[in-house]
Amino acid sequence: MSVRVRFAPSPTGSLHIGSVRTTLYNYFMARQNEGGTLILRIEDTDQDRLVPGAIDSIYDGLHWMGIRWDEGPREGGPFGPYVQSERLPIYQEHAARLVADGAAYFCFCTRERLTQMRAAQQARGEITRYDRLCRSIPPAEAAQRADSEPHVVRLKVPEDGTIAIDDLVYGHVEWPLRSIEDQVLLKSDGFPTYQLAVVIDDHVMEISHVFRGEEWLPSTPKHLLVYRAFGWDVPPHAHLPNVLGPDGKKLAKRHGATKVEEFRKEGYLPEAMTNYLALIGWSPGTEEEIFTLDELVQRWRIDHVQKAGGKWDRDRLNHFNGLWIRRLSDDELLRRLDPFLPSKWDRTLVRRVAPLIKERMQTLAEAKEQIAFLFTDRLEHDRSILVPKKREPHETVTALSRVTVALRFLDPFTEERIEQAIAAVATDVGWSVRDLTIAMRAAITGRKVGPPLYGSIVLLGKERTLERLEAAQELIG
RNA sequence: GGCCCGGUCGCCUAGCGGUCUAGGGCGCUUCCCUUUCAAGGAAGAGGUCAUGGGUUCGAAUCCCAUCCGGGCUACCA
Repeated sequence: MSVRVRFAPSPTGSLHIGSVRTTLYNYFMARQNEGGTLILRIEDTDQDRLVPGAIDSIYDGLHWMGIRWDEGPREGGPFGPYVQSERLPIYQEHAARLVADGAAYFCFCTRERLTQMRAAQQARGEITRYDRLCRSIPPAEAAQRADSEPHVVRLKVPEDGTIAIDDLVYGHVEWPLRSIEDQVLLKSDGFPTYQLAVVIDDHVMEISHVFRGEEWLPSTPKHLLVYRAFGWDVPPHAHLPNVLGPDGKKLAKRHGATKVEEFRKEGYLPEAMTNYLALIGWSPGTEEEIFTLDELVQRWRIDHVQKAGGKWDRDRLNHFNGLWIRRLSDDELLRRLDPFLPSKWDRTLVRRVAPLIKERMQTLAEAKEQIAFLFTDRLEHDRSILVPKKREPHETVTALSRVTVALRFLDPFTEERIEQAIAAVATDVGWSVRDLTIAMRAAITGRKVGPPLYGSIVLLGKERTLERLEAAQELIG
């Protein structure tokens, strides 16, 4: 049997990092198996929580990551439609079949009664769960009332016994049936609940493996019961440990950025996101940890997936991002940098500085301020950094003026010659090269740190370099 | 409260009964390189493997209990 896996987000917001990680694992599974198929299914059965644009966000984010799938709302496929709200008749027919078989029943309890019931149960210190009132209504009577009264369909859960699954990552997990209530399968608005829809869709779409977040493990017995009610085989399940915030709780908005879109805008590379994310909850079992998407497809194995949740670590992400930036070719770096730089900046010049800052960035967004001095005619000097520590203003002016003179008649104006000139001036005025370059950097770039000085001077050009050195002298003096 | 899951350096993790005096990476510290900052190289601090009992010749690895953390407990997904 061929591998068919799916990722099934709810369009309730923009693409979350956690669901990307789940998607990644499904992607690995699909691609590492000959003829494997990856399916996108939109689970929009809760009409109240729909967020416009969410589907676009899913497509944009995943495509940016380099993830492609085979069947989905926009790609089509033999098992469509792939949006649950367009599959209502399928769920309704199946629910009706369960009622006809006596595996499920109509429930007419109002929300008011349900809340009262729960309050009463709570007051008595009991477990809050549906009291199965409507379960005893004779089927014929129930069917008749269903024609005119608002109702839901509930599953008849056996009173006793246990139900279990052998999860691919958590192993054997077992639940007592009395801890499970007669769950709602079909809501009064005719929409299925998640519990009904997943099971039907996974079966009907011939999903071979269910990989989903750990938070679904507790509701797995409910799904198992639905499979059983239909008489269907249960495909292998794997629950994936969650991505956690620093406090150990599921990663959420209050922990900072959680959406793919945000990381993209902050200048993270999809390569880094993929590499880093794949390593939360999985490891190759060796000491390697730098992987491309394709390498991950080759290496990833479900049996190396961790049980415990993993915390999101920005420092580690930054490390991977810097690493992947350094691996970019100069041309590619230029291409990635483009959206982060003002369009009026001369790309030829950008192309020449980019290599100088390649190993000085953890995110693409950091490039701009590091090279901004090259793209302005009027530099804002920071007076406080112009004079190196332990040096006097007057001697700094002297040093800078000597450098100015030395550079003015330098020809050719190359890095090598500049270096020689600076070394000579340093010896001359009795300064270390270090101090001299500190003063020069402040004078020329207006900053304390930046790309290598000599290269920067060449790129800036003799004229602008001299202007800035002179301006700095005036400012100090 | 009930049900379920988890627990190896601050963080991501290796480890599947002996090779563990617990390995790697991030972060941190120090040094080297050096025109700043990085990058790179080297070294180091950091773990009584949550705790307590077993089982075993031998346990981070198996079992039990406890503690702590998390998830679920909706006509949400």
